[in-house]
Amino acid sequence: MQTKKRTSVRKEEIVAAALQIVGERGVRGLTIAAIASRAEMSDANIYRHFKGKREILAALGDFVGEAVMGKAVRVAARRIDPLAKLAAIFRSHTALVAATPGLPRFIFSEELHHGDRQLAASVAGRMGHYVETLGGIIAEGVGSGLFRRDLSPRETAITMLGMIQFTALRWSISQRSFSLEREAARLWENFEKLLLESAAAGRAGEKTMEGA
Amino acid sequence: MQTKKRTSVRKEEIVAAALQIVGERGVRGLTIAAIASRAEMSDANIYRHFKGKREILAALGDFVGEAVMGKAVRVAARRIDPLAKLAAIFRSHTALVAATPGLPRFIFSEELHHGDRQLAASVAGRMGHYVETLGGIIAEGVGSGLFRRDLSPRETAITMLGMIQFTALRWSISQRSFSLEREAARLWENFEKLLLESAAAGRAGEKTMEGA
DNA sequence: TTGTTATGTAAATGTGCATTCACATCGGAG
DNA sequence: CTCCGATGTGAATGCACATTTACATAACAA
Repeated sequence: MQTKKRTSVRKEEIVAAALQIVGERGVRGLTIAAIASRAEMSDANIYRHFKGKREILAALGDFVGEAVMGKAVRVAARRIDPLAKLAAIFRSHTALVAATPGLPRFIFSEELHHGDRQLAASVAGRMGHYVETLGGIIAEGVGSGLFRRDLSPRETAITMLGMIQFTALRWSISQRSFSLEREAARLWENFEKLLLESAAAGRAGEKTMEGA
Repeated sequence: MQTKKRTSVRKEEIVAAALQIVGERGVRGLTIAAIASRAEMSDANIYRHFKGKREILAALGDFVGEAVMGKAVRVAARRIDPLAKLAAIFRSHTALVAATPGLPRFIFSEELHHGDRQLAASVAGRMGHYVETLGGIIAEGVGSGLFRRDLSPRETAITMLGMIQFTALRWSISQRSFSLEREAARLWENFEKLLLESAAAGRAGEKTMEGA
């Protein structure tokens, strides 16, 4: 009647199903029954592969943490200029959110941060690591003179991450009523300017948009 | 045995109790029983004053929306320079979050955005209004030449709001493990620089921090 | 083949929670 | 003072959900 699969396979199926459900029905809708139904197995079978719901949440946390951070760290190690690194990270983060709409909600959900101290700490740690990685890239840009000299790397990194997260949350909340890509493009274009010296200032503020 | 009070009074007590609970136990912990206990009344009595939980959530949404937006609009109308306006809004928003730790969680909670279409729309609308208000102030600063000429008002407003929200969420998630005020001060100091022309650029990049 | 283990399920169990019910009693209008 | 509507409560009620139980059966080694 049923096809049996190895538990490693089932775990992946369960995590994938859970991610879809969070995207569609939110973390509130992430019930064992919903996961089981989506992954085409019985509720009880979930417990053959995970000790309980908490363990599923932890697996989700690991998955998305690895997806976001892994990419950022790889980009940071490339031999391209800092602005290109930040742009790449921004783009890939945005793309990940677009592909996994449940992600922003999940990252900040109480289900994740309330029950499990260890899981909460792990996510917080990853977020701190992310900020450090971005901060490092920004410091690099400041040091090389590409970015404004007066930028504070850590605070600028937080500002950039806040811009991403806030937009992701707004998108999620609004039922994806706007184009995440378009909005992200606009935001990045503006943010990039903030990182660099003003073109106008280079010419000592003369002759820039006389009218307006 | 009990002192009876007018329903208008009870409504206020219930909203106040709910806000406290969200701050302490999150939106997940916001149960009718918890509210009733905190407001010192029976569970059933809650229903004398609110039709149901959804109506309580709506009242909370109105309350915090009014608190945040009301202040922002009043500040925007003052006769001070745009930078001072933004700083005042930033400070008051931060102070409100510090006084009402449940606020960031609540604003983005699924409980708020999932069940009730109308409530979700109302909150989204208020958020858009907030962005517009900030954007207006920034446009003012750009127009007067106080801010960088190349700022995009709306995108810069979203960036600023993202910075606030992300920090508020991190603070909430981390069990308030850092000083919100200190972090906010650092972020604002940096953001203010981003809005203005670089001091270094004014002098064409010469002689600024030779050592480093 | 046979036995063992991992994998699978339907049905029960128990809990937490929103909401309702049936029955008081306070406080003001007359 | 005397009602009556507004306010108050303990005890149901019912549902949604995580988890457990008791019982199959596929997969595979020997």
